[in-house]
Amino acid sequence: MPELPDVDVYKTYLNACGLHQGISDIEITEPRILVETSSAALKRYLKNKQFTATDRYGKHLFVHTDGAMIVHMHFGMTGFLKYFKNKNECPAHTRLLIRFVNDYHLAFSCRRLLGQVGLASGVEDFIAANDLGPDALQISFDAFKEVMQGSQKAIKSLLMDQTKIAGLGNVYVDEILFHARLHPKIAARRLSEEQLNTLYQTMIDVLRYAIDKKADPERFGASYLLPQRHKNGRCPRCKTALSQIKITGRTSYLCRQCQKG
DNA sequence: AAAATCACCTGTCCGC
DNA sequence: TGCGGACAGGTGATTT
Repeated sequence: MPELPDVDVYKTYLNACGLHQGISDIEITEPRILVETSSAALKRYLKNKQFTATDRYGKHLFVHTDGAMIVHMHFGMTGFLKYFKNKNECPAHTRLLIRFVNDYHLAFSCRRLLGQVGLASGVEDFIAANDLGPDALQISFDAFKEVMQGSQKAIKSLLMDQTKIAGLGNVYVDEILFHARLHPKIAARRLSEEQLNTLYQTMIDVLRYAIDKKADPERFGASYLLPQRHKNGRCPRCKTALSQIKITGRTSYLCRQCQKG
């Protein structure tokens, strides 16, 4: 799940439950999720510290502490956070478990081991080191336009390129292109000024809507594509059976009536 | 320069 | 019913 809206929901969740309380213990059950740190170093650093604030940038979550470093989290395709008291509530595939002084726990669960947790010196440093483009909810129209006009790539591939715009993934790009009525394979550079305007505004509207709905497809209205992302799915607008095509190896859902090439 | 392919992982679902 | 393969809302490296 974890694209920009999902990670934003995790951020709100962590803000509500995990800040300003002492960390008493850290259990790392799967060290393969660690990046730029080790089990021993992460434990040593976090023990007796507190989380103080969070930042989201693209699909990345940064958790500030009352020390010099920040914790970086990336959720891969299956990662999420859960805060709970009793160990029997601990989610499956918990890879890292933080215990607070109030005896509650925060689990980082990630079924496929594609998520990452690490220590970083600062958000800006991390963004630079990983060559992330502007956040999809922060980018200006002018910068967006420049990105789109500077590439021959198919718009879907370009919108998913985290070094150009950070935060969009397979599902939300499909959603955005559906509402903008654009075929995912159109070369980015061929979009008109009007199409760029529509695409930009649609991107922001869809992301905000998704965050408002807690990134939960079951809360999405009937005009959204996401709940139709399955075999037999139909276009919310014209009811045509949705098409599935592969773009950059990812399954893309679109309506061939509404999204013309 | 852009697209395709593979690799990293594991759980689920689909089709013989 | 059972089993193998395809596939899954991500990303990076390598090849075409």
